[in-house]
Amino acid sequence: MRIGQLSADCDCPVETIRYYEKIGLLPQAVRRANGYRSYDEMHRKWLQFILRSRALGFSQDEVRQLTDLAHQQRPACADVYELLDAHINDVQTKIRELKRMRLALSRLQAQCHDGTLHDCPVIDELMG
Amino acid sequence: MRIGQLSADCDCPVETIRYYEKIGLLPQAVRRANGYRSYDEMHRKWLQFILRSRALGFSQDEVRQLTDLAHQQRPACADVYELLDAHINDVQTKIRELKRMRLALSRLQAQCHDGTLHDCPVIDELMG
DNA sequence: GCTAGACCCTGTAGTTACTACAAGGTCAAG
DNA sequence: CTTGACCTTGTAGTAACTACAGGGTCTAGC
Ligand SMILES: [Zn+2]
Ligand SMILES: [Zn+2]
Ligand SMILES: [Zn+2]
Ligand SMILES: [Zn+2]
Repeated sequence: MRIGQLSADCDCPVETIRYYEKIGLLPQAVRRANGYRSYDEMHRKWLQFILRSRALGFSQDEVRQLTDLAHQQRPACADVYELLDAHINDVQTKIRELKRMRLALSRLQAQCHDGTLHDCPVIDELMG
Repeated sequence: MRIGQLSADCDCPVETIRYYEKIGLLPQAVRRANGYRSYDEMHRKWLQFILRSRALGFSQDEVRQLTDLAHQQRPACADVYELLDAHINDVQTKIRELKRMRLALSRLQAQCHDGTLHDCPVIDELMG
């Protein structure tokens, strides 16, 4: 299949597919006589692997480690577990940070009293 | 004061200060005869305003809107409130997304059973 | 007087993970 | 034979900085 078909199948922009190939995440496509990229089921699987990993928030570097593991005939469970653990930690850290922000923002917003005040204290608060 | 002093005072890298000036977030520094930037209390206040806003997760564009409001002699409370509201929504959306990931990741990791399996099912799961 | 070191300047390139062209080649249908 | 959909490459843009390279300035010590 050509790149447009793969793009439609995986709901992934054509440019992104080319980009993944360029940075070496996706294996090189076979080229037809006219220069068009040609894909098979194997490529589709890899692309979906990448897309699923990205949807779970794995960074490109982490996805590369995952694909490296997946390329082995018998990926070590401990390695995968560790990778997951580290990334769950990444996600947890981000959640904590965002919750901290949300709390601070809510407190700030409460000073506004529904935006009905004539002199907003939030700006003063931010100026310190 | 010179840029190094401001940097130390606000715990903000020198490059970031120059960057904020370049993109017009921070008002231009006065230049001395030798070309060095010179700052006063007013600059320090603005920089802290920016840094506090960034720490609350406001984007550069949102910070620009905040500074625009702060520049007015009587910022409208409703405008500030609205800006806060929109950003709290941004943060909330990110939190939800990350929680979704965390749940999916935990489920995936549970299939590993402490990484003691000989054949890791996670890779298969990601391949689809 | 001279030099070492700390500080400052500009401008450019790198980061992450794409996205959006511009300028051109290929192919099937009408 | 031309229109339009598809494909190619390469470059530049996004957010929000960060890291130099290559230079100028100033102060302290010898
Ligand atoms: Zn496993
Ligand atoms: Zn991660
Ligand atoms: Zn208010
Ligand atoms: Zn926001």
